[in-house]
Amino acid sequence: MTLTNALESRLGYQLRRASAVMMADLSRELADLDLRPAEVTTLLVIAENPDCSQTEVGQTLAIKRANMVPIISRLMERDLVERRRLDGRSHALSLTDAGRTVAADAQARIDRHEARFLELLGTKDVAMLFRCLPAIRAAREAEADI
Amino acid sequence: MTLTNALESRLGYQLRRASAVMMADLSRELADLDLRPAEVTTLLVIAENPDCSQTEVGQTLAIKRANMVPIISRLMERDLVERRRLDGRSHALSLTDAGRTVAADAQARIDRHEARFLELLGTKDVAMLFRCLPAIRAAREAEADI
DNA sequence: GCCCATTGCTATCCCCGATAGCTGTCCATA
DNA sequence: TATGGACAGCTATCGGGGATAGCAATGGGC
Repeated sequence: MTLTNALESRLGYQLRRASAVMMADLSRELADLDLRPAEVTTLLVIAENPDCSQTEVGQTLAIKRANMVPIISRLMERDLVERRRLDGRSHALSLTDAGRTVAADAQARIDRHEARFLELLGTKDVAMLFRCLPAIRAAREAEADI
Repeated sequence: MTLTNALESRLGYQLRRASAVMMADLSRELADLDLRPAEVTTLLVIAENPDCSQTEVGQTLAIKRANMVPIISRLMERDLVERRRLDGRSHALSLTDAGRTVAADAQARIDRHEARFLELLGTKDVAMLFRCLPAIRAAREAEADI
């Protein structure tokens, strides 16, 4: 690591590296739930929004419709999520009792995970991050559809 | 997008989403170079550090030795990078003339890409990001080896 | 009633990263 | 000086996440 690296002064690079570190930590924290991060976030969104549809979850989490399919399938196989036909096209998603239990567990794990990182930062910095990061995200609203 | 999403108040989630947006933008900007982001960053690190080794680049960019191999191979196939045997184990990497040209082009593209996002943020916010993001990254130094 | 948008889905691709384990080389030291 | 361990590069393979193209069935507006 004796090399110079001008990328260190690039926002995109820093975001990517920092995000990768947190993702790796999250994965470790979630490891023995046997759920991927994307499955957990899906579970939590459904927990918050009973009777939502698959595409709504996808829009919320920026996951394409096509990529939602295996996520929901796996959550249903595991009996964490169930769905009820709404009309010929859409389903209303909700958690099973087991799903609620796992969701609560996952929440606790995410809390611990987040706490580990938040304690490194001042409250002012944290506030700034929660202002800046969504601003960065919003930059793309004008172009992409997701 | 009418759903509530408690993940919005999670640092890891915000980092991931913001990073994804910037990566997508970068990919578009680099598209007609026909180089993946990982290849471009490798190219730039070699440009800055002539005669560095493959594992050094990997350590700098947090890319495992095994995953550096196809990156370097492709850069050499494209005649952007050349290497000279140092001893029986290691090579000294450097850019070809073509590599220098492409690296300069890539730099310009990254500059434009970065500028698009930096202009959304105040200089104070940017300074804070360049303080906080490395701090988040450093949180893992005690555990992982990379 | 018809056309178009929407929902869920299949199939397939790409990028990035991780792991395990191999070969050949070097270097320290016993 | 012989040897064991560290190191560089490499192979093979897996996993996670995301993208695209296109299909079938359905719903709703005109």
